[in-house]
Amino acid sequence: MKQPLEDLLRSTLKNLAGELFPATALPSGALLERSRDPAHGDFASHVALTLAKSAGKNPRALAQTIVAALPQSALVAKVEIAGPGFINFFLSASAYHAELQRILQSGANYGRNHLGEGQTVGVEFVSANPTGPLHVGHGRNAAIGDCLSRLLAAAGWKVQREFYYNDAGVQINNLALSVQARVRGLAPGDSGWPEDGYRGDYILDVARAYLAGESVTVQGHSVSGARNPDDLDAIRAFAVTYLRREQDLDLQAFDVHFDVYFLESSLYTDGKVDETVRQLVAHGHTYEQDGALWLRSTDFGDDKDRVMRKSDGSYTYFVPDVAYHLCKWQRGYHKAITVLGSDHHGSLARVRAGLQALDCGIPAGYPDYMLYQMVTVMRAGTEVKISKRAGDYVTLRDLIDEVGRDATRYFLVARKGDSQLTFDIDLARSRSNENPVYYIQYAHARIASVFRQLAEKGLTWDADNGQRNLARLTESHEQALMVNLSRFPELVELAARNLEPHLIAHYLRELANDFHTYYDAHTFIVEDAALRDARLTLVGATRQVLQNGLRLLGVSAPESM
RNA sequence: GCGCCUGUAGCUCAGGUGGAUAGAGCACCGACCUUCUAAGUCGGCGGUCGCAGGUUCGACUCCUGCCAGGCGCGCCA
Repeated sequence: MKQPLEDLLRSTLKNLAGELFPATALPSGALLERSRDPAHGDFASHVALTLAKSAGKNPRALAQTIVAALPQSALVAKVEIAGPGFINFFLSASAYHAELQRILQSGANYGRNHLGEGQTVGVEFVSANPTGPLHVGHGRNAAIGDCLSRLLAAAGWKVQREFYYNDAGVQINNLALSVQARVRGLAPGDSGWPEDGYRGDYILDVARAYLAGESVTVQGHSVSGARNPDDLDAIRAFAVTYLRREQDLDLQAFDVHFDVYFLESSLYTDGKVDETVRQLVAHGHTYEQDGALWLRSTDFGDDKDRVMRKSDGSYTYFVPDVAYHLCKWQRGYHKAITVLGSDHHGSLARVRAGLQALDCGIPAGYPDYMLYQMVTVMRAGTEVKISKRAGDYVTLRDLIDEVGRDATRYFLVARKGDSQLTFDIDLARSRSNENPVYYIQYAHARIASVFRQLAEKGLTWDADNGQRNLARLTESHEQALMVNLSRFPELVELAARNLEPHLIAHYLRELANDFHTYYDAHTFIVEDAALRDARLTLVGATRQVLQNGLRLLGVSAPESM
């Protein structure tokens, strides 16, 4: 709804450019914004204020000229100039009626756009080390990554969800030693227990399964416990597979699924790490010092040079990271997004620097990152500590079991990534009006109930009749609802463009509020068939948008509660 | 010390790339179920947008400097 109006205004301004103001002064960004105050119409433009100086006219006079040049449009009922030079657009009732029709005709597709133009974007998220169950922080990552993927898909991208397993590093060795210690009957604190070993009880579970010769399968890959306490390689392979399966089950419970599982170890076996190092050396961006090989990453915006190959001959972690991102690029992900906890913020610059140093045409900002801050968990007013090695922490599975998948997803995605998140278990559990998830779902359930009541009364909704009688929707509640429904596509676009899934969560809260207000103020199933069908058309459109929005969050839209 | 992020109502948070009188929810006070689910609605209370400067027609938004908190600054990942 906004776009056609924006186009109208822009083309008008282009016609005026050159005479009134230099064409270069025309802002490339948005010309319109939603008015806050209904008295200011539906959309407002401050373009006259922006252009006043370069036009050498006062803003109100400039606004006059612009308004006079605007062509007639069925969308617009009235245009006013207000305040210092705002141009306020009042949309026609028929514009909103057409939008309701669009919602019902588009159905699940309403709100989609073509920003991505069908190009591929790789969204990497979770990427937890297979060294233990997923905790709440991974949950935030999973909720953001999945919601982002849904948003980008809605914005016309071809999305590949990808999980990167760090299955080749020091932590994995630590895991293997911890399991081996448990296999030998040691407990944390005993002499012989590995330093910095993983202390959680789940390590004992892995050890027992290994000794019992259990067979575990994940993503088509099977390993059986070899029972031999001395075979560290066998223990490592078993432990990794076992814990990958555990994580996989957690993610399934969260309704998060991936298209690609990428193993760090494959970068070594396929020679991609060596190849990456060769290229970096060949392009002259490396040097040897103190027995180590360094990348001159300061040439590419990093704040210090980084060791690539340690003096013991092994690579530092960021080398496979660079190889991995090169691989993403080569696989055709010309846009890539990594969802990452901001505690890893420091690694961005060196990965990007490494990619630039390859001189292979990867653009400077590659890849994009969506960073999020830490999660703390509160229960009964006190903080629950999250420490994997101490073994005392809230797993994602615990949360899902305790508060439900819908509430968990909503709470983890409803906050801006920039700010720290406190997950209040008691609030998320509560089935009360404090809980926004239920508030939104309740709106949907109420609508479903309305249509059930309709059937029970032996009536049906004549959508065509409703469409013909939308002029009957004159109540302020109906106006407000129509306005907010029409905002949905703008929100999807904005959230996808800025990688801000929380906008959808907040929008749905507002939309649900508009509906509940309307529901309490007016009866939908009335005698007058024309009015009844018109109201049901509005309510049906609301149901559709609630469904579409909840789907973007991966939260269910129940028929009854 | 340096880098990134945060600071908005008592609490939890929004605030579409500088716009008109700063918004929700919870909490608190007071109303509303013979009516499509009260998991709801309506009203009231509540603010020097961390502080101080600057940029301009105009700043919660941009710049600088402080204050407070979080994260990061390894030949760890």
